[in-house]
Amino acid sequence: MIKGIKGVKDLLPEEAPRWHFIEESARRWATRYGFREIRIPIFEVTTLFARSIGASTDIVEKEMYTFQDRDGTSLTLRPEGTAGTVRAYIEHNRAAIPVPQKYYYFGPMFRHERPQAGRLRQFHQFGVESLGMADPRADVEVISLLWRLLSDLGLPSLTLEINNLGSTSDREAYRPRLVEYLKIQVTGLCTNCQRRIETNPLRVLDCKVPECRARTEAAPRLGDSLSDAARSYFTRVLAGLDAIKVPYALNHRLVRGLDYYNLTTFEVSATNLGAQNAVGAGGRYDGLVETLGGPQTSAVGFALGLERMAMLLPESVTNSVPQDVVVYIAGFGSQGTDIGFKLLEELRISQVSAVSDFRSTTLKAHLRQADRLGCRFTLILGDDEVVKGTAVLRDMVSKTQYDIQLSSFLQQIKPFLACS
RNA sequence: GUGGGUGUAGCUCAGUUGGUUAGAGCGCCGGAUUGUGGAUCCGGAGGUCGCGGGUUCGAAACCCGUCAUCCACCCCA
Repeated sequence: MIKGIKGVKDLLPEEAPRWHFIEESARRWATRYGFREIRIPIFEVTTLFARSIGASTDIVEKEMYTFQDRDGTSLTLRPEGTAGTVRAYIEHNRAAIPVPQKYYYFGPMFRHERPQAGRLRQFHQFGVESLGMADPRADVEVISLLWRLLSDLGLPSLTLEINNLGSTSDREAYRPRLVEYLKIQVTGLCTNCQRRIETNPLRVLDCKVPECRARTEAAPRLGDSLSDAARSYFTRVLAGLDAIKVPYALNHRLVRGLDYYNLTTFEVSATNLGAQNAVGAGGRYDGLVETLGGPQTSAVGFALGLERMAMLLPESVTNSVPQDVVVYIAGFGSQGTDIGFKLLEELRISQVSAVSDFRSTTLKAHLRQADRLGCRFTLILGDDEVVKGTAVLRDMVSKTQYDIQLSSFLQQIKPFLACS
């Protein structure tokens, strides 16, 4: 048996309503905030991701699905959505458009990681990118959209954490101070963190090992190394969140894994989601457009993990989905079978959802299938009825049956369907 | 890439210190009802015990390997 690829899941019809519910909410909220959908390719040239995400990040170093095109060009299945969106923004000269460019997208992302709870090799994100506004209100607007969407879905026990990463130069000034401190504490840190001191010292602050957390409690803080500009910008973001009553918690340890973030960074996490508890995250990325060859452009955005949202979504949401097929055609016998098949088509053309199981040859079998499919009505049509020029419409709930004249089939059946 | 758990019927799982024909519940099919679904009763079908070796008179069980899957590390949505 040929099986699906490790870490790549099928979404079966039973689960589709949950996803529709999430996607419709996301669309509705994004539209309310003035974001418009953008659809970008699932693969791009490899250098786009290497340059934007950062050459030394885990994503680029070991998690990308990269392959050669026929002419030798290196292509990569997108591991995230921001890079492609920014590429499209530059390529289509969207900076020349006088209104802010605010986009949202849905789609699969690909990272070659070991699968676990809430982590897949092909997973799906909903993301937004707000391009062109260097104003704290743009950050607030994006965070607010994120929070309102998640609240609207009724996802339980979420917390929004926020931090100020400052500018690139702020971090460059801070880094040696942190490294100096960590080297003194080195023996008390876990082996991972000992390695991180060289590779990614900011990550040590985000380590989950209690010993490491204790050792870094007294470490110099990035917040103390920030420029006045970065500091005041962040203050205004927080004031904006306060003004519109979006609840947040400051977390000076919060670090993002992608290189392009600066200033505002944030993450929404959930309890009861396993070890991978981040539902959505994002931040400001003012330098990225320029890095990729576009004009200097301020930008802020976030991405949400749809699988993780689906895991958190209460069961009740799926149960409230209305039945979508209403009529079952039970045509049997030599003539009933043929006429039933024609009536099936007639109903569909006149906008009625109708089904039949062509394997069933007896009335009993037909009714059983009608029941399983949850159809409200069954149209019974055997040779006896054909001879009389009628059919029997059975209400599956009340069990009452009505004779329908085949000569005016649609006119007679419509009133029953309307009041169901 | 590293570690741990789990692989037995369509699904969820039993299976005694290794013992002869591998079970249950649910589901499925049929009958009771020659043209009336769900409920009930009766009957039936369905299994390379993940795969490959090994130990043994005998392996679903023990050993080795391998694959799949889940969880965790790492990292992230």
